[in-house]
Amino acid sequence: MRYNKIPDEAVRRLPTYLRGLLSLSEQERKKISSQRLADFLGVNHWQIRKDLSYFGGFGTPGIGYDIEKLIRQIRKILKLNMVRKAALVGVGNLGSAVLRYPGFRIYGFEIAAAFDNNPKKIGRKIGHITVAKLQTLQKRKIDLGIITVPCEAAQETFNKLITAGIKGVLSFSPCYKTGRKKIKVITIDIAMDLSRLSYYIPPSQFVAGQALS
Amino acid sequence: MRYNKIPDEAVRRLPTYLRGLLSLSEQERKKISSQRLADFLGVNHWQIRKDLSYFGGFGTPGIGYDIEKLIRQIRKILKLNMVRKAALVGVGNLGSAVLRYPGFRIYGFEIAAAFDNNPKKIGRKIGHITVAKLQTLQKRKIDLGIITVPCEAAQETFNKLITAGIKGVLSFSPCYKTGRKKIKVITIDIAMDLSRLSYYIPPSQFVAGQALS
DNA sequence: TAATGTGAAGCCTTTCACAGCA
DNA sequence: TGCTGTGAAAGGCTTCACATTA
Repeated sequence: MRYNKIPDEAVRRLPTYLRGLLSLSEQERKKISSQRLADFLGVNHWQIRKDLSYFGGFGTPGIGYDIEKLIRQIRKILKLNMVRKAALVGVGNLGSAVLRYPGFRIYGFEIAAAFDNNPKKIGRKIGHITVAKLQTLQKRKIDLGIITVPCEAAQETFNKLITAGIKGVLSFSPCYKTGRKKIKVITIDIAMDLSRLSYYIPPSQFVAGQALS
Repeated sequence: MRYNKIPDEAVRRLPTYLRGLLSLSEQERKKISSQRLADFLGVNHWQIRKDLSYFGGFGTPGIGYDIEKLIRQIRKILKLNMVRKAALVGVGNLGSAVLRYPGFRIYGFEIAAAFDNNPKKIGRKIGHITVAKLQTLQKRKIDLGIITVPCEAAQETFNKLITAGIKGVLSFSPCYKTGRKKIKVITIDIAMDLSRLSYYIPPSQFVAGQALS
């Protein structure tokens, strides 16, 4: 099992486990069973054990998992056992909000640079980061890119990031980009997720005259 | 097939198809084949046909799909064929950015109200929306909620939205919430997605002394 | 001819049940 | 006894090939 292909879905769930463990480690706990972690997170206990087993067993039968040790193991699997630097491109409303987002911290991310095309924004400080020109990215040793530019600028930004040696991109722009095969891209599309939500929720009332078609 | 269970994954892809079709409809096109739509979006043509077939066939063999008609069909499936109102709670950096986010428009969403606990923020205008107290939500006819409050406030906000009659929630707060079974919840967790990205990207260099464990 | 719609095959993921270990 | 790790079953999704239709 250990050497078989690892499901993407298992990888997707690891950060959730990590968050739960970090939260539990603050509560002066040492050991935890898959059952109790599962209850804490609202997932299934066998799912947790199965997911962890893809990467090798980290627990002790009859006892459970050592929280601190498991945190280290998951960090290592996710390659978060070192500071990982990311560059953000597009310092608009969303970009500024992401720059100030406190959630990256616990995973060991550092947004190390921010870029924008607008000359007015160059030099502005957001949090402790100074906005610079995208051209200066190449000199920095940064693996990950975060794209928060408008749709029209997405393809160009994407190309520039690839040229600058970025290996993976988290994009908030829903627009399709060619050249995706070269690097890993994860897209967050807020409007699309809201549309998906709409599917599952029958509208409470149908307002006459508001139908769009 | 038409009456079988519809995969969540197919629902997830519909908004993508809708976006592509909207984009193509601006280019004075009338018909399109699944092959060409697939190429445009960077997906497989049989996937598009299969997904659409779960909801009934909308195309014409030998011809393809009528773009305008298919747009209407998908809107109807996603229950976006009317104005859908959403309320946003938590007007911080992220909340403000989401309020100003232009992407909801094309899907027919309207962020109809914004709420915050902070008295200083009440009455402030963001875009054309005035921030109000969450207590006033109950009087409005709104189905969907968007949660952009900090982790600590997530559970309380969630409870209040359920009490106010909200049927579905898009949450940017990664924190676990009890009571999820009552309503549909979709979570966007930026840091978690970045962690997932990290897994797929070997760091370009290991900086000595920066390892966290 | 050109394209859709779909049964069936194949693949991946989740769930289950339990052997095995502390 | 209590809990992990995992083979096997069940379930769900994707891919394929092709019958069918305009």
